[in-house]
Amino acid sequence: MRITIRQIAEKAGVSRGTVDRVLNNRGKVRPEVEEKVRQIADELGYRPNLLGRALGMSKNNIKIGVISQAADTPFIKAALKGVEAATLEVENFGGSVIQQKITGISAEKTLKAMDDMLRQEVNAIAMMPVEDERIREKINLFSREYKIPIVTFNSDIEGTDRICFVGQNAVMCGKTAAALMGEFFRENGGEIAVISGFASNTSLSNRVRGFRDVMRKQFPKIQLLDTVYCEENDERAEELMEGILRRHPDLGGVYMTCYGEVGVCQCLKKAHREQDIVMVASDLMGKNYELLNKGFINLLIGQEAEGQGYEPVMILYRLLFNGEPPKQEYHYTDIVIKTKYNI
Amino acid sequence: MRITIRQIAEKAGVSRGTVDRVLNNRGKVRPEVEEKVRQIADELGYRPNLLGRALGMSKNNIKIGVISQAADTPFIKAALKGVEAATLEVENFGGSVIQQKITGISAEKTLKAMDDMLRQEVNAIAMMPVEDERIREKINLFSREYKIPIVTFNSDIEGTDRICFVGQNAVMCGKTAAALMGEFFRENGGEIAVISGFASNTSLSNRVRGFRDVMRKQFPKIQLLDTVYCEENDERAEELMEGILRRHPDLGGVYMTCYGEVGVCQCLKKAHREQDIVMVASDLMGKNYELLNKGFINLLIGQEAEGQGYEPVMILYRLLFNGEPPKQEYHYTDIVIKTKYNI
DNA sequence: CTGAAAGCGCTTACAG
DNA sequence: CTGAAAGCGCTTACAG
Repeated sequence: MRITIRQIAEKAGVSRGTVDRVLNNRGKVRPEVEEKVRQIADELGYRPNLLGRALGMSKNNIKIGVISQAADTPFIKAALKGVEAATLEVENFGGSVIQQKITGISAEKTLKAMDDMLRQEVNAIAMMPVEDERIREKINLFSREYKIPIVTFNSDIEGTDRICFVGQNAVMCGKTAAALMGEFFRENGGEIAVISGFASNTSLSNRVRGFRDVMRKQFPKIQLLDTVYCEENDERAEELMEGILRRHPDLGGVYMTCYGEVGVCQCLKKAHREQDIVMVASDLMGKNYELLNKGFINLLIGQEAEGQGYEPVMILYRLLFNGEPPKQEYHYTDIVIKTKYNI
Repeated sequence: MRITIRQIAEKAGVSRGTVDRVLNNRGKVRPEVEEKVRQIADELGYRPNLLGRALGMSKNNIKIGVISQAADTPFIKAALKGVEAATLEVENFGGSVIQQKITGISAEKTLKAMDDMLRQEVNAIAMMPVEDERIREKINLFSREYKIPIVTFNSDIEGTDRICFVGQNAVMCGKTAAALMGEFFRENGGEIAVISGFASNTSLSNRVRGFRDVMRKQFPKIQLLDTVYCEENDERAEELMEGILRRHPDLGGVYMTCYGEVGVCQCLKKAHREQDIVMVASDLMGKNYELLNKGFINLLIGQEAEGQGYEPVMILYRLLFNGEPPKQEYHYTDIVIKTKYNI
């Protein structure tokens, strides 16, 4: 059996309340007593029982708010499953989680959601921010004035007091893709197409940047075509791919940073090129697994979506419940590589 | 706030004890009362608070035994870290975990360890079995006679009543390695060496089998050399590699199923071949990360070691604590692919 | 078959 | 500054 505060209290000849005050730095204890209790706790190797603590605190009801953008898109939906998992855990420990799901991307709605969270007296907020000066100011207001700690997830916002960010390292995603694609063509070189979604999307352009960077430095024999943008739309992707094949009949591979892979595969199929063109696609969802299994996609570079929802909530809960600060400011989710054999 | 048994008890006009008896199927409740309580619980959407339950049960002290073989090898050491993590969690819930670490592989020691666990009155055992008829019999004796559920991890043993196995799917490890190595040489083909550890080790030979299988079917241009065995020894691996290079100066790649990569890299370095020979190695530990970063190893196929220790303990705990049976008989750990950019 | 009580390890007002 | 008591949600003997 592990040591309990009761045993420490008996050995120190004080009450359990006093031990609690010492061990949790609540003050109001005579220095000599404090010293003695601490020493006994050390000696006995005391480690608090989280269950007891959680149950004892469960009246307090730590309340965490979650604000998401584009809540109806596949990736965010998957991330929100992680939020649900964290919610169950937090509820078991007597806390609660409330959510505001925003459809599309909207600074106004986000500002409103934050006010709403304040009104509902949350103790902390996990949010997907929007790049907007008012959001920046409100995040700082919340964390400075109201002492509501904020964690950003999926996308980050610079110049704020948010305590940490949970999300992907998009540059490394691109580099990982390049390391593999590069090896495929290291001997003979070849032409590789790069298809992205929107030039304005930071995550996607960071993937492109990482990809180009490694290719240039590590695989000089490979020739990268100019990046084209399919707007995450399959029809557009198919058209773009047709154009590329027409201009570059010897194309060796395609790197897709985003959705649109179905359109690209459609085109490859029509041109009977699905066997010889190597395709590296992104994100582990939608039709991707099927296309991987059928051999259209050779490799998938993805990120663990659930973790992006789970971690922000748990980081805040551990902070509030245990006073445990986030381990690092940038909490990057794992970059996962899938072939059809390790799905 | 979530519904508690107290609220159900009040609404049903019975005591909390009775609600507990109904909801946990402890029997001894009049059918009408049982019916009523169940209905109210459903209606209110009752979900038990695990904290309360754990604290309430913490006198019982669920005790789980863990028996490991080859406990001083790097991979098992890493797996045992997972056991430690699970131990902390189980202890928080009022349970305990005791360990017997066996150095090397020994059926005799394992049998003794099992008897010892029985004497210490464990409620369940997670173990690395040894292929031996006496072990098989004792596992069946424990689970049938003493009702001690057993989970095997890392290696499995056929023909027993162990409730599930946690470990790698070695064949898929090999297939994953082949899918990648194959793409590297798909255009020009090439000669690939296969270096394994011991012919008698099932995991390793399954990796080889999966690798050869995919290569033969999917990449017929590639020529696989005969498998050689380095006995997981760097010096031996270096010698073997020297021999291979002498006989096959055009060698394109090496697949290593086990330790010995340091020896192989040593040889490649001396021969100034580290840049042009593609090396796919196994397991995420030891010097592997360093060799990956330096570019000696191009790709690492690994398995999450901690999970192999963590899961067996937690599966047993969830079984004993919640009556929650294992989700599947074969609980395979993820196969992880690492380049130097997604470490 | 059922209820009342004590207990798990901790926290939290409250009285002094 | 300190202690005694009540409470968190559940389980477990025990008495009837």
